[in-house]
Amino acid sequence: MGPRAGDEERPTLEDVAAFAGVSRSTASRALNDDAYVSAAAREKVLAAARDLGYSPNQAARSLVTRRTGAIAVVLSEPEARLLDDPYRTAVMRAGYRELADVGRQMVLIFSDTREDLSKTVRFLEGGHVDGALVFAPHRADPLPKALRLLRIPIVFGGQAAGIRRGVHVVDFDNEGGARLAVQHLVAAGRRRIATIAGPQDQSAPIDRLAGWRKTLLDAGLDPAELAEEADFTLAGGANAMSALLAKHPDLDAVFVASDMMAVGALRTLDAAGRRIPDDVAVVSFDDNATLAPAMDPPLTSVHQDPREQVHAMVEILLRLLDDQDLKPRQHVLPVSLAVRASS
Amino acid sequence: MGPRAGDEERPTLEDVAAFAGVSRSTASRALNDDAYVSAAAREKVLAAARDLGYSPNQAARSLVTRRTGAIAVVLSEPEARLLDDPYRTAVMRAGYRELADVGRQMVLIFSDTREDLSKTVRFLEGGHVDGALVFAPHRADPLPKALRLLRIPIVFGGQAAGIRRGVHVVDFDNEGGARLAVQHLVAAGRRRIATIAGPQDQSAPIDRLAGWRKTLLDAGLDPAELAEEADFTLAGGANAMSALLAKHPDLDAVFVASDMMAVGALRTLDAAGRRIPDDVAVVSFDDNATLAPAMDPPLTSVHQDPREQVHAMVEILLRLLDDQDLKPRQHVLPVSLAVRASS
DNA sequence: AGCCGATCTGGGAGCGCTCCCAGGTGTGGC
DNA sequence: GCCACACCTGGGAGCGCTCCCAGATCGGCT
Repeated sequence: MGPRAGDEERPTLEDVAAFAGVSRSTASRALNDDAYVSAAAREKVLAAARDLGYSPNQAARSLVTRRTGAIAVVLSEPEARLLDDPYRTAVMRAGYRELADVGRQMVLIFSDTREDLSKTVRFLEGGHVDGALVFAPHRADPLPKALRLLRIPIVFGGQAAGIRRGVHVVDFDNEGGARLAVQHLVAAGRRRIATIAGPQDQSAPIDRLAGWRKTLLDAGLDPAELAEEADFTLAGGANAMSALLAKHPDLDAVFVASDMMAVGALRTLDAAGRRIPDDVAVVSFDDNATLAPAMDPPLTSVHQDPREQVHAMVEILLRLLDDQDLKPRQHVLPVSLAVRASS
Repeated sequence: MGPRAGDEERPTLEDVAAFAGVSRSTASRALNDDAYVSAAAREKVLAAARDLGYSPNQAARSLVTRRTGAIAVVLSEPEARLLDDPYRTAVMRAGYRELADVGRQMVLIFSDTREDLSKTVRFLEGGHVDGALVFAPHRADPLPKALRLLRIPIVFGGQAAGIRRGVHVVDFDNEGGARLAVQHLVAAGRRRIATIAGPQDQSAPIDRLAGWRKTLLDAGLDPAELAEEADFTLAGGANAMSALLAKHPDLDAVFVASDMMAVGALRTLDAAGRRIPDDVAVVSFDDNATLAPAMDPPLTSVHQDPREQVHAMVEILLRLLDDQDLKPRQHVLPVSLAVRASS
């Protein structure tokens, strides 16, 4: 009683077992690499599965195992900001690769608005995924605290807003990166080193600003008044650069807290007739693969590898998955400086 | 893989029903907005669900409904290429939004290598998703033909390699876009209009090249020798521009088949001392929100909205989901020209 | 009154899988 | 010869949900 041609029914485990002449249990064991299956039975089952084009029903499987094999990657950021932030894009791609490499499926979640918050929480509660990697950079974001109460394992990328301890965090050394950038400028003989800082409602930009300030002081230079805050956008960077030039026409270098803002700064400097790097050296942060080398001149930038960050996060999450009691800690990843023509 | 240790029991539908003092069936009906539930019962059930923090087990639900609520977005392209292609990024984000708006979850699939092909097919077969949106631009890509045999509904974004009819396709008017670009240049008085074409193993770049050629002929201009092929990358665009300048130092405009290649062309033109747009006008294709306005000068570009494309694809897929016999056809979306300072 | 259809309810079956347990077979040790 | 102990197998139970069906209730008609 072979399946009729054009039969729409997908074969089930029972079909495979019958075809192979064994029981459902044995077929299951063979397909799942369990112990205690004879080589003969295993081979018959695998052949049957191949012949019938069998693929297990995931819903049925995860109904009983209570595991889905999927991991959520949550990006909590206004949509408009996301559109302007190539770093997040890189995180998404890295997440996909890293999870695929360990046989997991990535499920992407954008959580912008307040109403998304409850949707996100419900989704993560709903048993769709086994765990989550969460990026929620904004200090006022209520998401991290809400997620903390959930039963599923979570690893944060960057500081978790409003939470000091008790969570797993993988962050970059933002302050150290800023230090690298400024030291590079100092070593090149620059003395009037300004900065365009990122939004001070996020810890990464805060740390970068702090690194800039401390390094200047260590070098015996005066940071006073040489900082301008912007919003990580191109236009914001351009405006901040105008403001800096107006206040300090004699500046000879600028450390910009993101590649995108650096593009805006470049535009302003060019319009003001400043040559780069001759008159003003520019160093930025992110080292985005698409943007930084594409500029004119190519940007010197603090390199942080999203793949590396996500890799570490996945590793921790997997350990968490079979050992709930893993002691939470903060991991800080090192950054480096990619030197190009802008400095 | 049993339940994790220390896992608190999640409430089931049965719990909610008991708490509300009704049967499991009635609770199910109330939560699913079925007809034939009294207002009183419905309210008791909803209150109980809220109080207990109930969220339905998706695995159990889709085991019986044979629907997962998830839609795959498949991007078939080498990883390295993806990294350089901001348009794909925009597609991903648009896919998420459009699917979320209709209550579906996006599951992202990258299908680069040959081994990914069978993994992708197996995944789509595995009942993880209800349907798929597929982007497979390369003519030699075996994926579309393989997917065609599957039982799940599929809509292609752009031409499906090697398939002429019988599939659902949403494409942009690539030839018309090229026509817009070249007409714009002709109207501005340009007479030596070159082009940097994209890879001629994909139909979109082929159509763009054809549009350029036809429009020149229509305007009584000679396209001969004024075309150079490149690979959609920045470096490729820069090299192609060098080649064009070498062969035709007198060219006064160039139509570039992507924003990224246009960035490279800009770089080359600048190095060669050509002023833009005074000496050479530049028009590109894609109008990427991150890239095109960020250039110096900002790029005039043929605008194609990924969101619009994905929106149309989702609409078709949803109709396909409850009407398998929807007649396949090719939808062509119009494009427009975003005029900026480079032309 | 009586009846019929519309409205509402609860229980049973079953989706396809994994796990547990009872039982069967073979091998070696006393 | 018998027991102990591996190895291997099949059937039953049940995960949490939706759907079907039978039955109960309540009008509004004739």
